[in-house]
Order: sequence, then C-alpha cells, then structure tokens
Amino acid sequence: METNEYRDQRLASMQNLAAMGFKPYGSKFPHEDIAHARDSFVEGETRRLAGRLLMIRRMGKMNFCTMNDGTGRFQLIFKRDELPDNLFQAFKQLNLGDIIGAEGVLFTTQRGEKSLVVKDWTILAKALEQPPEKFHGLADQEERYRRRYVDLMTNDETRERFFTRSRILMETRKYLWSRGFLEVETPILQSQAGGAAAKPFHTHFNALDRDMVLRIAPELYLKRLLVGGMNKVFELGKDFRNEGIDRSHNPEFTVLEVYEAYGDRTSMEEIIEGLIPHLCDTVIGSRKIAYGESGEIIDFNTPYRRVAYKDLVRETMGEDWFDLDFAAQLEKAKAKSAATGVNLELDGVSDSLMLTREVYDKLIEKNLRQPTFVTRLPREFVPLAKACEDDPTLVDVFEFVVGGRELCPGYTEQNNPIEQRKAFEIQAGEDVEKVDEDFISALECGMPPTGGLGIGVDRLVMLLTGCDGIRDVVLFPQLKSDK
RNA sequence: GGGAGCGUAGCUCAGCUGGUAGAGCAAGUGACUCUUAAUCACUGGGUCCAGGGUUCGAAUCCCUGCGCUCCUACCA
Repeated sequence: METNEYRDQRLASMQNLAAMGFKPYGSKFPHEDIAHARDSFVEGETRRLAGRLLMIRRMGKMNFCTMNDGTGRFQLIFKRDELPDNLFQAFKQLNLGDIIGAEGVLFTTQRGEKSLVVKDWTILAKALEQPPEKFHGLADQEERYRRRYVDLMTNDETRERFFTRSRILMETRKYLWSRGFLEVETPILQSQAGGAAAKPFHTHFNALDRDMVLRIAPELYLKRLLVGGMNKVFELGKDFRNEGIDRSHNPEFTVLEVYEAYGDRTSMEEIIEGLIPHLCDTVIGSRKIAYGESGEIIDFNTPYRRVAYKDLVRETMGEDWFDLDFAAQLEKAKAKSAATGVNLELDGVSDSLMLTREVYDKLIEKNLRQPTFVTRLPREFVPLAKACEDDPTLVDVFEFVVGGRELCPGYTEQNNPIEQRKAFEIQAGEDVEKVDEDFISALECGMPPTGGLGIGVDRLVMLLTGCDGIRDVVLFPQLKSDK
C-alpha cells in the first residue's frame, strides 16, 4: 500500500502542477452548487463550480469531464480555443478523483447536455488514490462500509440515502417542536444501566476511579424530567448495547424517546400517526412505500389498525384459544405449525403464556404487513408499564408493527413508585444493586400520568428508504477490525 | 451460536478434472474540437487474504486462522 504505480504517477503530476504555479491543495473557492446551477441554467451566463472529477473524456483539443459536487453531476468542457495556453496544458495533469474549481460559461451541447465551458480553473485537492471503476462503482460491501467516503463519492444512491436520513432527523425534530415538545439531552455515561434489559458496555472514569457504563436507554432520566415539570420532552440520541451484530442490530444505534405528561398510550399512538405521515410527506414524497426485496407496498395513510393482542391471537388460532388448556393449545400450535410450514421453537415452552408468545412471534407478527398497533399485552412481557384499568393481567401498551416487524413500543408509563420498585426487584432478581434508588425516589416525588414512546431511528430510516440492513443506513457501521 | 458461500490487477469480475494468471474499466504514450460507460493503436501493471499440508508441480485439492456476505438462532 505504501507505494504503487498509480500513486507515483499522481505524485509526479502533482509536482508538474506545482511547477506550473498551481497549489495542489488549494484554498477557499466561492462557488454555487451544481444542483443550483442546473436549476437556474441560463445559456451564456458565467458561473463558478467546484467538485470532484468522476470522468474525463479526452479528445485532444476538446475535452469533457463529469464533475460531482455532492449535489449532482455536471459536465465541464476544456476547450483549447477557450483557455489560456498554460491552463490548457495543465489540464493534461488532471486525474480522476481530483477536486477542482472552475469558472466558465454555461453552454448546451448538440446532444442537449448542460455544460460549463471552462475559462479559468484551479486545482483544489489532488487525489493520490485511484477512484473505483466508473460504471460499477465500489461494489464490495465490506469496502463500502469500511471506506464509506469512497462509497459516498462514487455511489449516488448511498449519498442520497444519507441525505434522506438527515432529513428524517430534521423533520422529526420539527414535528415534535411544532407539537410543543422540548428536545433534551441526558447522560450517556452512567453509573448503572437502566430503562431496558440489555448488556451494557463498560468503561472507566479515571478521575473518580469508578467503573461506568454507556447507557442502554435514556428512559429513566427522561422520566426524572417529568417529575421536575418538563411535561413534554424528547431525546434523539445514541444507545449502546453490548450484544450481537446482524442485519438489524448495530451495537450503537439511534433512538427517539418521547414522553408526554398527562397522556397515556393513546397519546403516543396519535404522535405516531402524526409523525410518520409527516415524514412520508416531507421527506419521501409519498405515503406508500415499497419495502424489502419483495417490494411490497406499505401504506402509511392513517388511521392505523388497533387490535388487542388476544384478539389477534384468536384471529389466527381460533376463538376458543384462551379457553383451552395448555395440552390442547400445544396440539393446536403444532398442527398450525405443520400446516403453515413455520417452525415453532417449543423446547423451553412450559406454559400457555410462553406458547402464545411463540405463536404470536412466529405465526402472527410476521403477517402484520400494514401499520398496526398491537395493544393490551400480558403484563409479564412488559414489567415497567402500567396495568390496564379494566384488567390487571394486561398492560396498557402498544407494539407498533410494520412489515411484520416491531418498529416501536409505546406505553402508559408506570408512575406508582411502590409498583415500580416491585417490578425492578423482580427484574433484578437477587442483584439488589440494580434497583435505581434515585429513580424510585424521583417517582416518590410524584410523576404525572405519562405516555412514552421509543423508536429505533435506524429501523425507521430502513423502513422509509426501503433498505433491509441497518448497515446501509448507518454511515460507519461496526465491523470487526481487519488485521 | 449453527449452516452455506466468498476473498484473484486500483475497481468490476473470469480462471473447468491441479501444469508458472486473463478480460473490461482505470493507468502511461500517441491520434482525435460536440464527447457522455467516447473511440482507436501501443505499453506497463499480480504476496491469487494469511499460514501450514498433499504433490514433480497448487489461485485450483486438504487443514488452520482472519475478514465479509447470505440463511438460521438469540437479543426491549
């Protein structure tokens, strides 16, 4: 890697340019975006553009280049008649990948290509490395993730996808601000991990000589703000979970958590039904989105279906499902499994609750293609939410499911400190230290009834951009180090 | 964690049952004043992922390691 023929040639051409009076790494160059130049094209007007050379078509006395500045591509024409001799000679020293600034006159070729006839130009950055092949670009997935800058400079779809991601973040903020929510930041560096059941990353704080963890969720701090009277808050930031990496999991990922005091689960449903169409309208331009390899159409027009967990199970497994004993349910589940060809994992399943959950996960959730709120879950699944008022065996939450996957949960939050402590203790088992005493004491000051919501932003971006891998929507996904 | 596949020129990829490595693009030189994946001619370019083994001989077969991809399992 230290030396190769391409690098040597480019170093030589760099020296040649220097000898001709150019600075191979130039300075500030005021210019307009290519997208703007294209939109405001007026034949014969003088314009200044800057960007990277993607293609060079040399024809001797008239040469064509394709330049990319991140907002689009534009053709530059270097013509012997139109350039001072030194600038025409120096053009021969340019290579693919070099970044230049050019001033010239807008011109449309006979084939109708909008172009800039260059009258003056300068080099702004010499590229010593060879860019990937012009037609296929960088195709190797590993290289695209490891060297995202090369992927971005050559693959327009990649760049477009991250523009979209950025717009989704901005419009999410705008939407929540417009509804009176305040954006806040809470600690990422924590002394104990809470708000979720996940293994944290450990680190060490030298000044205090204390072990710390990176947060697995902002939840417990955001609720402290509700106690303090910040009634409508959201945080958009990173969580870290020390678990596996696969197509839908990156160890650091972006979450949006939203809390609304004096609200409940249904307030959060309203936010989802407002936010998602807002993102579709402002960022994507359509409420119907092709999803996954099948390209199935997901329709984000509201209202979304709301259905109780048990009703959903009955739809698939029969009206009598919850009246059957465990043995009879097992029989029925096996029959259904055989009939649908879906394998149920029944090894550790010892009661009706677990069996029903397995049936839901494998046979039911995957078939919920259009946006659906699954509500009223058994309380055992969600220990930190509040029970339904009419049925203490159920919790007042939803799982928002799209395309057969859970996109986000929403809760009527537990604000009873006594119940919260019980739930913590059950969750923590013997490990008493895991109970967050300061959080309990915050609840003991009184937290208003509250609705809460947590969205995996990466997965939201995947859904809206039609990607089926988290690495495609994270600029620098975690990879093992190569050598 | 289990299964399958992949790793060859800067990039995209061929390379059959083992016989000393090939194309296109890119690069260098030359021709060409409307090209646009420009075209034409000539030229250069390789630790075939790493290490070991089998063999007279390995990119090719076997083993180990590293990395990636897909499937599957797990995961608030």
